Amino acid sequence: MGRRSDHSRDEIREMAIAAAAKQVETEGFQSVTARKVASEIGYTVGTLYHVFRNFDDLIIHMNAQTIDEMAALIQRETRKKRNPEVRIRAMAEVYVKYATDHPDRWRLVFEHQAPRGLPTPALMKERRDVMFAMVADNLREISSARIPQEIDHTATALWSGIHGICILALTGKLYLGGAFSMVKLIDTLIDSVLNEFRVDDPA
Amino acid sequence: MGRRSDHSRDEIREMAIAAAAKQVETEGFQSVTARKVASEIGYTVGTLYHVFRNFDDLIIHMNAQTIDEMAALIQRETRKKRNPEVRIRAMAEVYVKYATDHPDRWRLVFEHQAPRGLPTPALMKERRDVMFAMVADNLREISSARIPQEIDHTATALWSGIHGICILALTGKLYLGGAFSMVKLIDTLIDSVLNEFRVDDPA
DNA sequence: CTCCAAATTAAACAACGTTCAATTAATGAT
DNA sequence: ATCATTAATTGAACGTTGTTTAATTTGGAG
Repeated sequence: MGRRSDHSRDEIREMAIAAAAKQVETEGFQSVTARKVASEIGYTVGTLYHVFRNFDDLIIHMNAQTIDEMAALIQRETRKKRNPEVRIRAMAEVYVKYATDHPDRWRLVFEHQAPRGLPTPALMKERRDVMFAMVADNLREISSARIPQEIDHTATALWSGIHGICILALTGKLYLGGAFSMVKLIDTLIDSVLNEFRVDDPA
Repeated sequence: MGRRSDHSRDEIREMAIAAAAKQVETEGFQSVTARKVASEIGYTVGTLYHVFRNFDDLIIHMNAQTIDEMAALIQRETRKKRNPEVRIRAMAEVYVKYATDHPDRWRLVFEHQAPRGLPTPALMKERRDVMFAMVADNLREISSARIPQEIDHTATALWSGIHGICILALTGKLYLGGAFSMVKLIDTLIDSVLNEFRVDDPA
C-alpha cells in the first residue's frame, strides 16, 4: 500500500499513544513494543517512526498524557473541598488510587529514562512540578505567613515522601497487611509534616 | 575449548556479578548485557546460563549484593553514634550518599522487576525489611513506651519518605538548587516525623 | 589408558528498536 | 483528463538482545 491518509499525523499519534497505554495497562510496561503498537492501530513500524522520532518519544508522550490524566483527576476530586488540609489529604488519596489502579502506567512515568545523556524533554519538565505546585498552594493557605521558599520546601518534602510510600508499596517492597496500609502510612506522614508546619506558625 | 575449570562455579558467579556491577556503574544499567558480562570475565554467554538461571537471576543477585554493601556501610557509619536520633539522621545521610555515589546500581535495586507473575525471590524478601528494622530499632530507643506496631508503622512511613526524596532527586524529578537540597528536604521529614513521634509519648 | 561426566563454546532462534529503498496514492499543474 | 510531484506506507533488512541446544573439549575416576 502507499499513502492512505485515512488518518492525519496527529490522529495516528493519538491512536498510537492510546494503543501503547492500553498495552501497558493490560500486559505490563515491559511488554509494550513498537510492532505491537503499530499493528494494534493497523499500521507498520515504519509509520510509527514517521510520526515519532523514536520509541522513547512515543513513551514520553504517553507519560505526559498519564500525568495530565492524573492531575485532572486530582483537580476534579479536590476542587470541592473547602479546607486546605482536607484538600491535601484528598490529593494524596487520589494519587494513591490512581497509582494503584494503573500501576504500570504510573510506574512508567517515573521509571522510564530517555537514552543516557539526552536531556529531559521540556514536555516533562513542564509537568514535573505541577503536583508540587498544587500542594504548595494549599500549604500557603494553611500558613500564609511563611515565606514562599519554606512553603515550596515543605511541599516538596511532603509530596516526595508520599510518592516514596506509593512506589515502594506498588513494587511490593513494603510490608503491608494487618493494620498496615498505604493510606495509614501516608496519613502519618501528612500529620507529622502539617503539625510541624503549623507549630512554628508566626501567626 | 571445553571444560577449563580455571574457576569454580561460585567463582564465576562472583566474577559475573562484579563485572555486571562495574558495567552498571560505568555505562548505566540500561547497557548491561549478558554478552558484555560474559566477555568481560573471559567466558561466553552459555557459561553464564550454566551458572545463572537467566539474566534476571544475575541482576537479582547483584542487587542483593548492592543492598548488602549499602547496609554494611550504614551499619559502620552509624554504630559509633550514641543518640538514636543522631543515628537515624546519620543513616539517612549515608543512604543518600550511597544512592548519589552509585545512582545506577541503586536505581536498579528498586526498578528491576522480575518477569511478570514470578514471585519476589526470597533473596530479596530477606533484605527488603532490613533497613526498616534498623530505623525501628532506633525509634524504639527514642520512645520505648510505644507499642511495636506504632514503632514499625512510623519507621516505615519515615524511611519510605526518605526513599521518595532520594529517588525523585536522583531521577531529576525534583527542583533542587539554591537553598533546596536533598539533605534539607530529608531533615525536614525527619524533624516532622520525630517530633510527632515524641509528642504523644506516654512517658 | 579409557571412558564418563561436566564445562564450555559456537551457532542458531525469535523478538527487539531502527533505518531505508521501494511502492502506492493523493494532490497540483497542465 | 492526464501527468508529475510529493508524501505516506510498506516490507525487508541490520545489528543487538535474551535464551536454547548440539557439539566439542577437558579433568578426573576406574
